[in-house]
Amino acid sequence: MDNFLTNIYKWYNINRRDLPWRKDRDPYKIWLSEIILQQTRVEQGKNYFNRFVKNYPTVNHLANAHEDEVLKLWQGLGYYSRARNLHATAKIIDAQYNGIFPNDYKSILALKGVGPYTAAAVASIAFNLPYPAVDGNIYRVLSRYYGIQTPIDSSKGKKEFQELAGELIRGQNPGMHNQSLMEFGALQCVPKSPQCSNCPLVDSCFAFKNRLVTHLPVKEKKTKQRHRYFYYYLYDMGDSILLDKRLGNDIWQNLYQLPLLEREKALSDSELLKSDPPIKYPEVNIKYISGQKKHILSHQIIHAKLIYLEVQPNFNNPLPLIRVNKKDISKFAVSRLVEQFLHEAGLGLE
DNA sequence: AAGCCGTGGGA
DNA sequence: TTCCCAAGGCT
Repeated sequence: MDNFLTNIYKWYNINRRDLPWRKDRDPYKIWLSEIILQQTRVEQGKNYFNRFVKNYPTVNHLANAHEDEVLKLWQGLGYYSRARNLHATAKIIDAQYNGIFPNDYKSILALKGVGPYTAAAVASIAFNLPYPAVDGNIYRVLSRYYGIQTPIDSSKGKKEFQELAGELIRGQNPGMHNQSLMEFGALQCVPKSPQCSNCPLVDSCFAFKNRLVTHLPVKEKKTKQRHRYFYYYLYDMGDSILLDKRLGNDIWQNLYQLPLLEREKALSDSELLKSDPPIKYPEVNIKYISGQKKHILSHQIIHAKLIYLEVQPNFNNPLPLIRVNKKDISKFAVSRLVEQFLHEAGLGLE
């Protein structure tokens, strides 16, 4: 057997973590964990996984939930399309597969929210099928050990790493193989200041021998961030406030928010007071305007303020806005940004 | 194909 | 503070 894999496997037997999704091989839980862990650190995803399993022990439980409830449970994890696709896929498995998780690669890959990586991970870990899972960890480990400098975010690079990973998994225990490589990348061969001094592969690692560790893997694309200016209006009607569901092709799709005024440029408080609010009320008392809060996403920087308005309680809210009792606010899924504003206003507490 | 989709932690 | 980026997928 290849010396590279021998060492990785040996390392894995000693260093593998005792993670909640490694307690059994239930394909539902393997799939759930893989969706949660997309672009997400294990430490961040753990609690969410445990809460999902507790609330939805089987795919049938998840399928029978309302999307609002699933999004609420997902709140704070980010990339909310994962939650929407997770729920939609649960419904498909429940209805079309009779609640039994599909056990072949092509069917798994066809599920919403499941791409090449996740399909390979589920197929190998849950069903022991020999598909190479190529995630960020494996790009890093392979690029360093074999000295591959093709950008991992290019189509050429993806193909190259996919083929190499396919050769490596041949004849191995698929689930153990994929997990050992990922775990090695996650704990030993980490992105910044990896533990080369006590690495079992240091003698044969191309990057270490050639002082390329900090330069690998190579990425070529840099994401540009655009600035947006959000002005949230808190309409305080005494016992209740107004919420709004975010629809359309934008961030935080299907989450709730306070009625929003968006501008391309920053407004001063005096400009803000002259602007048309999302809803016009006959009598308004401006309690306060918050300071500007900067909310940073991977591709956007949102500059936001909260305008706290006290309005008459006996006033019909214009649809599709919904009037929500203050004690029920925490039942609605909201972005971290809205959650913070609500919190600072003394609302939405559990 | 390239841009979009969140959040939090660490250096 | 600023930057990188983590078990990617969709359009």
